[in-house]
Amino acid sequence: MPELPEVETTLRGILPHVRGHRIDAVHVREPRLRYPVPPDLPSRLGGHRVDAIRRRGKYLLFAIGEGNLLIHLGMSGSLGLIPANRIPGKHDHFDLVLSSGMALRYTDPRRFGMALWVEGDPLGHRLLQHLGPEPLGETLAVDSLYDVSRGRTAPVKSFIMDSRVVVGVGNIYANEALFLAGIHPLRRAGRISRERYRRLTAAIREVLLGAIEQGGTSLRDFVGGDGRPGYFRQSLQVYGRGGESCGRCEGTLREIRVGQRSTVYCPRCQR
DNA sequence: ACGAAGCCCTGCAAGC
DNA sequence: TGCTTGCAGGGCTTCG
Repeated sequence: MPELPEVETTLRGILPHVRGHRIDAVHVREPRLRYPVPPDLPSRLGGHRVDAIRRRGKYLLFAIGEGNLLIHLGMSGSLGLIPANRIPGKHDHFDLVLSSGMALRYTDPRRFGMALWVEGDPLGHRLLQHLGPEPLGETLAVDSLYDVSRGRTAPVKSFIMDSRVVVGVGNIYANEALFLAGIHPLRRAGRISRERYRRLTAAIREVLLGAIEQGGTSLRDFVGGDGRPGYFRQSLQVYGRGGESCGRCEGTLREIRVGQRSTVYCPRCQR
């Protein structure tokens, strides 16, 4: 389940091997992703150079000629750099064959991901134009979450997972950030103080940055490997640990469903 | 405008 | 052992 740290790690891993390289061919073996891979993708990309790659939320934006290739990894997608002649597996849905002899290979068993071609400004695309601020860097203002949350009755966990509020906070890190900030996942978003939101904002940054740092240690996996960084379970405080003891108090972690998502928290530490 | 539910898909675990 | 069933999950989409 790629969350923002995995997407960022993917970006950093592939960047030096893809940016500036020419795409010699595009092989699409399975176009049935979340949206169909455009049939004309090979002709659009072939012969062009990848000028830049950046990230917006969990989308990767490949600037190529007059447009952008938009890739989202969904929940089981990954990108790997492999020798271009490697035999594709069952879930290896498309390759960008580079002039270097390597290929950028997209793998996605559940096919929840997507690869789209967007002419012109990609940030204006329907899927990107309503995205909220990035949680890292300066674009998430200190009081942004507090300001936007006023009047909201949804659980705070659902609130911070809403990509219009802030991008890149998936289920795992929503759980972790709420634990770190000591906030109960079911608390109504509009009933949390400014001070506690500042703490939550810092917690979101902390868990995401920490995961990105750990991801950096597995960058070697991107070249010739399967391109999948680990999930760092050992560093997770609550996610996947329902029934285990809290690492901070004598309590037991509880698992519930919030907005159809598995949610783990400490009833004693989180209020 | 907001909140909740539905849907896409397949690997995996659990149950028989 | 092999089959069936249920679940997980990002996030767009639809419904209320």
